[in-house]
Amino acid sequence: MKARTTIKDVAEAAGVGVATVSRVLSGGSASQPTRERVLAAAAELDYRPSALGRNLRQRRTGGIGLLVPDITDSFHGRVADGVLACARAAGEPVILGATGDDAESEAELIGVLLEQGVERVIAVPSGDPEPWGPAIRAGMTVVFADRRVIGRDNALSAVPAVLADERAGVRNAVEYLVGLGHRRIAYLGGVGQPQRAAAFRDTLAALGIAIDEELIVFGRGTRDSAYAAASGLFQHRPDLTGVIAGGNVLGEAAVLAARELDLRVPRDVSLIMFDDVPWAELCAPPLTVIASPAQDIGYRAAELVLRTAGRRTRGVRLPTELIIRGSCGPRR
Amino acid sequence: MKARTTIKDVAEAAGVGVATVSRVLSGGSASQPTRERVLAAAAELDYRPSALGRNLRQRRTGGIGLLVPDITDSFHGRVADGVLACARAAGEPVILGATGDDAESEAELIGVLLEQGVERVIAVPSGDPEPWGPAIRAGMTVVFADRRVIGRDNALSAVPAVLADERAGVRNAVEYLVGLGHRRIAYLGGVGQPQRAAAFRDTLAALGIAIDEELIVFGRGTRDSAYAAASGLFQHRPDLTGVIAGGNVLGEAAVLAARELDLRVPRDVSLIMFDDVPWAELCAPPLTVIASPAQDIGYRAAELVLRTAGRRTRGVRLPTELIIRGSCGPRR
DNA sequence: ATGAAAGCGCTAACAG
DNA sequence: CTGTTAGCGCTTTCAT
Repeated sequence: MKARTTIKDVAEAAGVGVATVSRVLSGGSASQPTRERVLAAAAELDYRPSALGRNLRQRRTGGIGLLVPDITDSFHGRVADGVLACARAAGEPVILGATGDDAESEAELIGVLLEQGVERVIAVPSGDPEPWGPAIRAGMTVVFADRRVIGRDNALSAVPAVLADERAGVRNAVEYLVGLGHRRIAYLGGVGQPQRAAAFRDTLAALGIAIDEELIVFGRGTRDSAYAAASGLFQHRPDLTGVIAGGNVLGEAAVLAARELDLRVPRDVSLIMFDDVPWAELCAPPLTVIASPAQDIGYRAAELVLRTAGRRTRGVRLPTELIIRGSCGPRR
Repeated sequence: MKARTTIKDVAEAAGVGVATVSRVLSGGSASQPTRERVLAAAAELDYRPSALGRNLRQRRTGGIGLLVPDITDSFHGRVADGVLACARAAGEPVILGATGDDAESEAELIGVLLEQGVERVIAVPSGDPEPWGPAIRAGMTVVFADRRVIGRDNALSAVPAVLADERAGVRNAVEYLVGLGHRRIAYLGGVGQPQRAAAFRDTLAALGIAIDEELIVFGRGTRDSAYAAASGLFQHRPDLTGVIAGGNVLGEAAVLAARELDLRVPRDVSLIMFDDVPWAELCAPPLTVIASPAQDIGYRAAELVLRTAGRRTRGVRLPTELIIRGSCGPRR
């Protein structure tokens, strides 16, 4: 790195003290002529105040940490995009980390953020409460996005979360399927979202349909694991007629596995997937989906983490929408 | 932010001077008993050295800046993933920014990085040389990924780049299409990748096929713009029989536009798309693609930007692969 | 082997 | 209105 232009250089060039430069640049009081000289000198030297110096002095680092399970997943990409949009408007840098839905990585990444002095974090958490202890204890302002962490520690319950109304999403999907005559409906979920599975069970119960635990299976986040889960499901239970996939990677796996086993969608099996990714429309048949406002979730989470300076806030719940396309049909 | 445990606290607790703590923690020399006391105190207090203090003192900020056009695009998501993987192994935080392929945003984001004292940047550049002047001048180590910036400034030409061999990719695709009998082949590109269009022209020329400029169109990165370009192309030139889309968003647009206009793939039009996204296989028909190693590109770029401490390096060129699936057929 | 002290670039008191 | 000064947390001479 080339020798940086410092505030001292500007002060000298403008023939004033450093404090004056600092004041002028942060909108403090200064006489018109001084202000002009300082501004001119700063422009001349192409001066940029060092965030390092400022942050150290103010004992607070700007910057937002963003932890997602997998930035490759288009849902998380959209969440990230929302966060970036909001952070950018606020001029805050965003430090990104991918946890792989693994508590240990998550803890490690939180450690990195702590070292960097980052005091605001947005996370799509892995679900394990463990990693968040240190963060809370250090006084970080954290906001969860899309998922929540449940733990006995009630500091965790106080963490605000921006969530999609997945219960309603699941309910709508199940009711839709049931309306089409389906009874043997499977849920293919990710380990990170137990609440969706819970909502699935509840809806079934409310509808008076027996819950068949064998029809509720989980993948571990990776494409391979999702495929294995989907394939296993179809093979063990050829009697199922409907599937709800709890995320786009799982949906993808379901489509692939069904195709591999020569199951026709929607003739042999009806499929609904969480998350309206662009390709849902390109799929054959186009996939009926439960759309979550991924980008909004990110944006709102960023708003929350920026506005909430210390004091506690309530979370936000955003609506989902069942977008009916061509992947569901009447039970045969 | 809660009052941080500082090196001073540790020093006091261990009954030594701060310098000693610093030494012990960075592996300097110290007597065995002292070392133990310090380590114990640090662990006891859950001490984490502040990157802020360290960086300020050492006048160098760790951390890697990562600028991509659109983190929502799965290609860039994979590039980012590669960067994260490498950065994480090095313990470096990654600051992410989305430029929207816009030179002005790019410049602004570079400014933010500069303020943060980030001295290493990986970018999938918008293509405009303008924003990079300040970065180079400030002595940033920059590495381009997937794209290069061409400008009269030869400082820019010295910036190493990790690229896919898109020329070979385009050539293989065109030759494949020509082998199937196609002659009126269109190229649907993104503004950020003029080199792909150039490669397209060159290949046509080498094959003795006249270049029809009307068949070479560009989208501006957004889905809407890509769709408009694709739709316009199909409508103005119903005589074309093959299309090469220069990226996954463009490919998506092509599929959608073709469907909208009742063009069958591959009966009416053969389609090849850059970038082997997961959904290419789910599409009907499955898409033939030119696969670029997105994740590798990111990883290698990160390696480069970390290893290259100041001195110049050569770039890297990674192979592409034509993956033949079902979206191309013989000319009718 | 270890401690004291000098800053890195900046802002916030405090004087003038 | 403006300059001087004291640190923020850390590493790094320089003595001891």
